Amino acid sequence: MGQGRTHTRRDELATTQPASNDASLAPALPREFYARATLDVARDLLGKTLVHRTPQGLAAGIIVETEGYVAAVDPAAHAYRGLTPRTSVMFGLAGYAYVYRSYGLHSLVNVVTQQEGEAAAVLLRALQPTVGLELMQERRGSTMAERDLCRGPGRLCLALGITLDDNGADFLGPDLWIAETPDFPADVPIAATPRIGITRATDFPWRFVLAGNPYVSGNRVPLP
DNA sequence: TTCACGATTAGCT
DNA sequence: GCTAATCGTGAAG
Repeated sequence: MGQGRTHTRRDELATTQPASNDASLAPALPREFYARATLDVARDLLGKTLVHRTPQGLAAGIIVETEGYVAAVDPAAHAYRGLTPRTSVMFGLAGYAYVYRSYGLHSLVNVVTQQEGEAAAVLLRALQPTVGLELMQERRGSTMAERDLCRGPGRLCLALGITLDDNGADFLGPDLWIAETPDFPADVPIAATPRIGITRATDFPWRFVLAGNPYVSGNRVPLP
């Protein structure tokens, strides 16, 4: 591996510069953005743009729904019972991707937060598609309504082409990153609600949504 | 090695 | 509204 290829200044730039390869897209958020309290990151990610580049092309959308998971105090977090091979990424450096399979079918993507050794992450649950609509339709099926392309954590991964292979990928690029959304209004109201689809710690209001946004999932009826 | 189950979705009733 | 689909993970043996 790595044979026959000379290390160049261009390579250095590729690894040290924020990913911003498209003129229309802002650079990746810095790692410090993620190395903070998980719930702050979960809130602040709303309205940012998630981008994934694959050989098929570029796809992106505005994050409209997130959930926080903090293993130290959160029985619903995968890493609550300690370090395992699966959850090792959650214990690592902030800004990396924790991708896992749910119900044997779906891939779900998280951004690792806080300091190394503190297992915590933010689950990305829904996007408002903005770039690569055709590619998403290709991946999701041409009959899929635009509103449903990324409405749900498994759907979001399908539409953007995020798979288990992306577990451990860096959200600082070059192929996966989160950036500011140009001209995104600063005064959009945010709502906090209980998390969805979990059986423990169901009363933690650690799910955050852009209030009233039609691309938010959460149609599921809360447990009585 | 075996087994129960889940941070879900799609398709049917 | 209800449930089948489907498999990696982790705990138990």
